[in-house]
Amino acid sequence: MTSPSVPIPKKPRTRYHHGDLRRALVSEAVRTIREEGVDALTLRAAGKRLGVSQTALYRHFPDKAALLAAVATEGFRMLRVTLDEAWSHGRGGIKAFHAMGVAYVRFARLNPSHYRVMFGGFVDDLIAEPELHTEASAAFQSLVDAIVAQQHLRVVRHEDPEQVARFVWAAVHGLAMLTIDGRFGKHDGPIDDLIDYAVTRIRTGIAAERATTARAPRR
Amino acid sequence: MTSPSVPIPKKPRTRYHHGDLRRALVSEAVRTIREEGVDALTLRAAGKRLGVSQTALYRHFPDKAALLAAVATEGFRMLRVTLDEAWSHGRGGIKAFHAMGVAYVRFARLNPSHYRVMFGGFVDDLIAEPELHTEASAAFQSLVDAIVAQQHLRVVRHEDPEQVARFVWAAVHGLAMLTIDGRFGKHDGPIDDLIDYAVTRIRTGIAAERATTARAPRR
DNA sequence: ACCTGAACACCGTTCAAGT
DNA sequence: ACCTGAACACCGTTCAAGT
Repeated sequence: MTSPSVPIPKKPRTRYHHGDLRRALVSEAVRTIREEGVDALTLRAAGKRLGVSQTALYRHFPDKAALLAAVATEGFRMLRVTLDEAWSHGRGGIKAFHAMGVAYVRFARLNPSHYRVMFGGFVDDLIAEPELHTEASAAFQSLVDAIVAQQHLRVVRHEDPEQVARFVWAAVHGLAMLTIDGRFGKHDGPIDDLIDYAVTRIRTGIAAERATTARAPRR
Repeated sequence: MTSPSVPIPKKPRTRYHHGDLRRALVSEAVRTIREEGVDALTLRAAGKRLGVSQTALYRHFPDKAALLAAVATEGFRMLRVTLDEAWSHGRGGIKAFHAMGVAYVRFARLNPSHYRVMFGGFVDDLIAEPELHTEASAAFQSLVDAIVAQQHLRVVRHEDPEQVARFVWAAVHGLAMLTIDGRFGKHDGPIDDLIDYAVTRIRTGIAAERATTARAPRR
């Protein structure tokens, strides 16, 4: 993301305070959102913490929303990597798909700051952030690919894989959001049980009609 | 909500400007959020629009978050009514349950301002807002009741109805959020088709194992 | 009981100016 | 090419004071 667009300065020479203020700003934003919430992120505090002026951000981003978009872009790339690892680790079988669903929700739980920025409505102008759109599409494509593979194994319904993926995405996304928003209380039982149960219900919902148990299909 | 807690003044006498500034503030907040977004809601603008001072709100709410909590409370009551209507209109059958799911997402699409305040993370202190918690629980209970009824009809899996409800809620919530956030583009096909498809997949996911077609179950 | 108006401590953003 | 510092136009909230 940064390597093709931001040329490395030949000699940093420690001018002012930073060699890569852009990256430092994104890191600082993530740290602040994680520790103090997204409302606590102010350009003034971020600048002061990095030993830089309150307006230094404007040399690297058009505005504050662009900084949040960079956080979201990073989040989608992390999410894609997480999903791909879960999928390949299980060698693409049914258990791998289940692990992929669980991994999605776990990602949101481990990185609620990223996830909230990714889906919290802070970035409304997706057209103005092509990198964000690209990374988000790539993460979605990982899900579509997994579904196509499952269809070839005859364990998932033979319907438009993108439509199937939209349903699965909506279901795990809702689960992730409600979880990190604290909508499930302790009296609702262990959250891990709920996540495992929900992913199982999702798989049942998209399972091929006569392939509940692994069996050689006719034809 | 207001009738038991706010006694009607015996004679309004048009003191200052309003007889029910509290209700007017909630209405104005909903209007602003709907027309200009939640960020555009400022106490100063709301006061000016109602012909009242910028600090008049503090006679009726502890702070701005409490005003948003009131909007969310109203939203959950509207949602519950919507779900109950969809359920009773179909006389509690399988089609009624499907209609309930579709009605949930339609509510979010028709009232995105309410829905975003209900789930957008603006109200984090749920304990401090007992009315909000009560209304949210009531809406969830409508879903649980419908699932219990479906279990009695032997068309839904005989598992903890609250756990089943949490899954269904997560799925329709995710679908609603992604829809009102504009995550589904035009090239993804008609949004109504996606919603109908997703609700169908949810029903398949929670369907009783051997009751895909209506048939008298063996004892 | 309900509302005002000034004041306080913040914001994001702009812009002329510095190195 | 990158950063500063003052300034502008806003915020939510507090509080003494008004009716």
